[in-house]
Amino acid sequence: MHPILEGLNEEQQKVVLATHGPVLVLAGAGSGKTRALTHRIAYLIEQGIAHPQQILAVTFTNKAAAEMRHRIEKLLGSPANTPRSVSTFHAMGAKMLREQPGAHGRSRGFSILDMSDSEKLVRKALKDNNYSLKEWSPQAVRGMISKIKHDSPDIPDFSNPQKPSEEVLAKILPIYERLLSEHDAYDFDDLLRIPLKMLREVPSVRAYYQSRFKFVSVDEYQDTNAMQEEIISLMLGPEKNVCVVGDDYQSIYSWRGANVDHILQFEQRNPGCTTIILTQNYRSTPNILEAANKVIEQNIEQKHKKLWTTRTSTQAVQVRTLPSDRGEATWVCNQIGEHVRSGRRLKDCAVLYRTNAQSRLMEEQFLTHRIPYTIVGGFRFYDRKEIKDALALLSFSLSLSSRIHFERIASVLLTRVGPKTIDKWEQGARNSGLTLGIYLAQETDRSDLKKIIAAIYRAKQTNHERVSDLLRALLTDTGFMTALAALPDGKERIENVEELFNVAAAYTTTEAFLEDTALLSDLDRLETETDRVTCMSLHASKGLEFPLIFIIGCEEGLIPHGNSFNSPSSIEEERRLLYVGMTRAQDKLTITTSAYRFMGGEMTPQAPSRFLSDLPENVERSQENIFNVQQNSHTNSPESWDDISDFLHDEPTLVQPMSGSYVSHPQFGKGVIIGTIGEMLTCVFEGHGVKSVEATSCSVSS
DNA sequence: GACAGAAACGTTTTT
DNA sequence: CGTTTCTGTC
Ligand SMILES: Nc1ncnc2c1ncn2[C@@H]1O[C@H](COP(=O)(O)OP(=O)(O)OP(=O)(O)O)[C@@H](O)[C@H]1O
Repeated sequence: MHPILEGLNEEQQKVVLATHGPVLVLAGAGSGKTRALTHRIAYLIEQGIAHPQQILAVTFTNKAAAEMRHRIEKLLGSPANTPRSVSTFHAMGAKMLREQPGAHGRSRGFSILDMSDSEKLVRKALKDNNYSLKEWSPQAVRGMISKIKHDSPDIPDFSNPQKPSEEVLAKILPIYERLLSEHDAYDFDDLLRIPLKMLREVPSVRAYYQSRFKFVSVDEYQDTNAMQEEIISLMLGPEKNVCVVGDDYQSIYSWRGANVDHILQFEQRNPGCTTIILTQNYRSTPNILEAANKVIEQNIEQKHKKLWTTRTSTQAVQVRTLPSDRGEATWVCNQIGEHVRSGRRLKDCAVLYRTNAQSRLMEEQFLTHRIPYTIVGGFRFYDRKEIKDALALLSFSLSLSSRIHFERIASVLLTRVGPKTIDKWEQGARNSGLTLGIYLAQETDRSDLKKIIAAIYRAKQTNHERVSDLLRALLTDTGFMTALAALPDGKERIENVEELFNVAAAYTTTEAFLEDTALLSDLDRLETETDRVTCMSLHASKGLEFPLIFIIGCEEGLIPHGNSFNSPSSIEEERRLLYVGMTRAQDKLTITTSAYRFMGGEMTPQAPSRFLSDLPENVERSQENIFNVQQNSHTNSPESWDDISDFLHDEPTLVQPMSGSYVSHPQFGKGVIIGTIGEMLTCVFEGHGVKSVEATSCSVSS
């Protein structure tokens, strides 16, 4: 047998060997879809069927992309033959836009605005047009704009508004787009929208990508939206070598425009399609599989698939009802303590929840129980104020014109300068036909501003080998570091900026560095090597696996979420969400509900989730002093808790690979760790960008 | 324009 | 209840 086919079952081997034409892999959770796809790509290259440059592979997260690239490299044993184009749709879009300047309305060095930056532009557009920010919250309007922009590549003009909201959009949307253009920037949605427009409207661009990518694959295809589907179809040449992989049970992003029909109708839309169904689950115990299946089988609009396993563990799925939300968090801590005492590691445990707000109580209890933990999601490292300010300075040094970046700089480094003053300067710049930076360099007589501009010019003229050198020079010379140090929590902020230097050390171009800081999510920085409990939303858990899973807050109103009550299809999506969470568990699944939950200022009685009544008979149900609600205040010393620190595996004395550490790799040279998975490190290497490498293959220093 | 103290407000999910 | 946004003063 071919070595790449080893470790695959018969059906998975079919996925690998069906090299040409459209291929659909539809299969339930943990059936080895991603593994089959990875081996398929390695096989195509190893057999010489495809050149590495002809491979395009799209994944759902940057982390999944890095992991897939690493696995392919390991299978091939050759970094040189590892395909470069393994990325998310958004990262791919950004790359296309940089490759095709001139085919769209921005420069090669355009910047990417994250949600909070684009919300700032919306706020400005609303304010300048005298809309009440109370009535039209920038956040909500940004949401509406985003919805419109991921619906279609062409923005409707709302010339005939039907609703008040459309009236606002008719006014605001063109202004928002103009502001984006003035900033030489794209928002997240544009990273899909503009590449699609190019593929649709510019024949030479379409021809280029069609001849370049001869073998295309997409993981998690059930969560693609209409634009993503069209981008893929326009990239395919007449031979249509495309492999899509997914599970309609796990379609959980319809609120973001994803449409499960793309996978369900793939067969009809692609005549001659080879369809492969994987049915063996390699992840979970029979009890977990049965429970998950009982939950999902209640959905009407699914293509039902049953999974089987050869695992024999009889460990029961547990459902526990607790008196209060805080009691729930405490109980989970105690359970984790039990597991650790019986030999499990903290990193084997994950706590999943429907809303990020639920992480707060877990965090509080982990702290009082002295259990190391990490919370994934919500706030990104790159969203911290000091980091955004530092990046704004770097970004402005490139463009010398971007107003939102200048505003940030001004708020940190200049006193008595707010929107009014900047308006004035911007107007002055416009009148003299100069960019803001050049205008200020010539006109200002403020010494603080002169100092900043001079520092920027000096930094630009010096030849910095690494982005970190440039960034450090900028932040030091402008007085940014001094200003940070003067803040009450200055020490911590300086530490964060130091970590930013570490990451920047791996880049040689500022544009590439800024692009990654915009595109990398919190999840992409997840470390699974340090011994900590991981907490995240059910959405964020898609594609991951842990031996021990706790799903907390399984109550009506949370899952299914209150906002989904009025729509049967939303309820079905909530059910799929629970299915996704349950199927992350390898060995033991524990579900908790709380009888009372602190909401809106008072303890509110909660009903258990309707989904729990579909669980099979063999789940272990228990509850504990449900009426013992009064004890819901926070204390710093948990009662009857034996500290587990003796059981925690202290990390070895040699340097522990962790985020921010420097690595040195035989192939890629010097780099910095941004995350770890098992024995693998996700690193950024000088001149090579984000890569996954084995911890044993490189040396680590702090 | 900056800051501190007061009021409102709130609970989806994220590339 | 805890966090974010607003308001009034300097
Ligand atoms: N043929 C196989 N033999 C042994 N283990 C396998 C096999 N195929 C996959 N696995 C293991 O099963 C687990 C799930 O695989 P994978 O992540 O590829 O599944 P998936 O179908 O993509 O899952 P999900 O849809 O839940 O994300 C992994 O731990 C993987 O290593």
